[in-house]
Amino acid sequence: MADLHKTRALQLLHRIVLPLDRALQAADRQTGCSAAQLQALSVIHYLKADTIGRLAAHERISVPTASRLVEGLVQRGLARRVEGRDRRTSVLAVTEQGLAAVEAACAAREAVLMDLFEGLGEEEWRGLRATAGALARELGVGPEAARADD
Amino acid sequence: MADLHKTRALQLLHRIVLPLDRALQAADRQTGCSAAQLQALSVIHYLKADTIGRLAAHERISVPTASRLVEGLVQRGLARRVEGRDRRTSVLAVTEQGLAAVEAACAAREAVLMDLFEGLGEEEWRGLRATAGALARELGVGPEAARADD
DNA sequence: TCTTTTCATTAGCCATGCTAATTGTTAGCA
DNA sequence: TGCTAACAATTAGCATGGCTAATGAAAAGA
Repeated sequence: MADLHKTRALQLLHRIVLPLDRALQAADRQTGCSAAQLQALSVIHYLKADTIGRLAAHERISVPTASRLVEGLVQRGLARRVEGRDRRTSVLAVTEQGLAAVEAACAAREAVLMDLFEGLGEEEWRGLRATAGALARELGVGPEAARADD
Repeated sequence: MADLHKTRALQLLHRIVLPLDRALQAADRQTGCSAAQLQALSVIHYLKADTIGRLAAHERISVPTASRLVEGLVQRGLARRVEGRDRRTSVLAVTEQGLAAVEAACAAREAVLMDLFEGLGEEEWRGLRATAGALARELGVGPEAARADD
């Protein structure tokens, strides 16, 4: 496919991200679990990215950002630090409450999107699913990436 | 299409937004024009959302947030306030420099995505384009929404 | 043992969401 | 005319989440 066609697709895509993010933020405000926290919990739990460093690497964020993120999760009781052999690091684990928060946050986020995309047609829903799957794969995102990752 | 299929699509989609946003933020840091600013400039210019209130309404953000966003644009010389009849409002306009910034920011953002999605196949690129178009339409996003909007 | 490397935290910057309260202007009506 | 109500925007203040630079503390290696 010509690069021009790809560029056209990306022109559309990059403008979509901000409004989607804003809409999802609204959902997150209801559940009290932000996108970054939700994603961190998922990655810690499903992908066993159980140290600050691994979390930062997988999420492609800086170590200090990951550190602060986890600090927030621990304070909210969504994650806890387990001591390991190396006392420079602490192994992370998601709590029961954390798992419940992930469930709730995902449901709320999906509900917001469902409302937002009422106008999509049958064919477009199928396309969305296929495309979302492809992008998730490229980005290494989601619980199902557990097997394909690392 | 069954709701379950839609839910599956949305499960994938909502997890994609954060990593995409982070990747685009990196591009924005290079150009010095953030996603919110870029979008605001586009909307002011192409959609004639030329007051704080209209900008906030179209972007679905609060009026104070829009106000501060525009303040930043003006300070950077990307937009300016033109006095109108009603002295409670000022009409907004994008400067030459602002238009150039939009161009540069879009190019940088598209380049980042192009790298990110190297692994997509032909068919997936076609799907992405169609899907992105549909979502952009639903979200009322992009210059081409000018005719379909308001 | 002493130095270097590694992992994480702290401090501090900036942007962008929000709500509540304030300011300033216009419009409406007695 | 002049008071009041409605409206548009700003200011103030809170929270989150990116970043870099500097610091601490533990492990590894010479």
